[in-house]
Amino acid sequence: MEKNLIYKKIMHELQNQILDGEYQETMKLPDERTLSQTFGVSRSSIKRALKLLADKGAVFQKRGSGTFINPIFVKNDSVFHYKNGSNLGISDSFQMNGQSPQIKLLSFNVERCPKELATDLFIKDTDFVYAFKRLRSFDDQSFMIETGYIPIKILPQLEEKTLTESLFKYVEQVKKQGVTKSYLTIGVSPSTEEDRTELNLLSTEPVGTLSGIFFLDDGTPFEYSQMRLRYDYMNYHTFVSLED
Amino acid sequence: MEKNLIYKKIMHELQNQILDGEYQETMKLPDERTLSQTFGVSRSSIKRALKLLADKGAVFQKRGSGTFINPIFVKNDSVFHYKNGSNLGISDSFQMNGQSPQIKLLSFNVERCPKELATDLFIKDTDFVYAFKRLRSFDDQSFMIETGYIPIKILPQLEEKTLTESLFKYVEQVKKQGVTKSYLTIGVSPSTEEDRTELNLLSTEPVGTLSGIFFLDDGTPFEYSQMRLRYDYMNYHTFVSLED
DNA sequence: CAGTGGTCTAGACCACAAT
DNA sequence: TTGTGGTCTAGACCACTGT
Repeated sequence: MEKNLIYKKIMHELQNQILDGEYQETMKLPDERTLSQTFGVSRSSIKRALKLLADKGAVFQKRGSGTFINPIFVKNDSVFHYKNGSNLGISDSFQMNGQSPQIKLLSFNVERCPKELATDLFIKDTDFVYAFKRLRSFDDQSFMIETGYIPIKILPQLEEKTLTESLFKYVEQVKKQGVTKSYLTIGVSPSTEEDRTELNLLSTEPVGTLSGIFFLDDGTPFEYSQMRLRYDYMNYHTFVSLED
Repeated sequence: MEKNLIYKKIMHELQNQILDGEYQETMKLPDERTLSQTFGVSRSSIKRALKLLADKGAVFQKRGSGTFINPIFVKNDSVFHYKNGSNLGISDSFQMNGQSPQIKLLSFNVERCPKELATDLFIKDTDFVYAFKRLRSFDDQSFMIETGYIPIKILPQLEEKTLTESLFKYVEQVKKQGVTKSYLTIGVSPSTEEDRTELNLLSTEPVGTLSGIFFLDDGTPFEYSQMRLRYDYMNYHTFVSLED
């Protein structure tokens, strides 16, 4: 499934070179025109590859002086060390060591869409949605309660047992589109009684909340989801680059 | 200080048209070649403008069929509604209504750099840093404790009173560079005794934590900062787009 | 001044969607 | 087949840095 895009291939190649310490002398990449010759591609493609690296905080580009490697991206004793090909997104928050957690289905119903979600899911509040609650655990430790809503017309064939597996993989198979985009809101909350029961928490122990809308690649809102995580499992890493 | 970049100007123009409901009939922008003619610029510049809009979740681009407006970006009854020109970054987390909160300096010292921060700040642990603690409040309600570390060699002239004002603005003046990039980690924690005292919290009420490194535009690590926020003030909005 | 990254252009060609 | 966005190229020119 590897795409054959020049700029992505070059991005990965440069990234590997960087992580391998190829440029640790100068902590600087060759200039764009030289890279263009070395790789035998246009300067535009090089710029595109470098932009990807800059967007994930691997390098800083400075006009008039060059493209510099971010030491933090390379050092592996940094809290912010690069992991799993991407330090952006929510997967880090609840996928440990690349292994998938177990899923227990707590409830599963079809009901009218809650009013406050209708506009965000781009349906009417008279339309129906699957409403479900799932519990994720890892090595007998429950760490997340997820409450989800999916318009039935998006997945008319959804069965109960699918919800005990990876929903996103199922969607990708059925809809032949990925789920790569989402609006997310991250917050904090004291634990409710349900939290304490399901996640085995004390009353002084809180949860992190992660709620948002997930989109199919074509922009269709696919799911509204609210996740409550044990505070000690909540860790969201991101590289932020403000524009304007 | 408005830059005169074509692609940014067009991005803003299209964004305003979208928010003004100019395309609400079709929820679709004109195709790129048409936009190119309309604005009298190359198609590449249009693509660049559209990419910016796609990156902030305003539109979805779909090969073979067009560029579609994300209804959630326009509807103002959505939780995820666009605000203040950017819904990315930490400013939303602690700047209410565009007003700056008050700042009280709790402590201010010069000391050796804590060992675990030295590599991330790209200095030696024998180097000195300013170490300070600040309390932010808004209308007599304290909502954030910030613990910060800044290498003295970055800001040799830093004075105590500067820390009761906006640090970033001061830095931009002195260094003539912005602070637009950062690695951030978002987490959750039960409140400590200090949290409860300073932020006026009960023992069952938690804090959100926001810690990370802030960089100058040239990539120099400028500050390590740890922020603890009242849970009810913690709200981080972001649009995530996974690559690869 | 030479070297570097940033912007912008004009155009070829490709991949996918709709009809 | 037509129309759409995606990729890639070659090159001009600009803005900034460092010598």
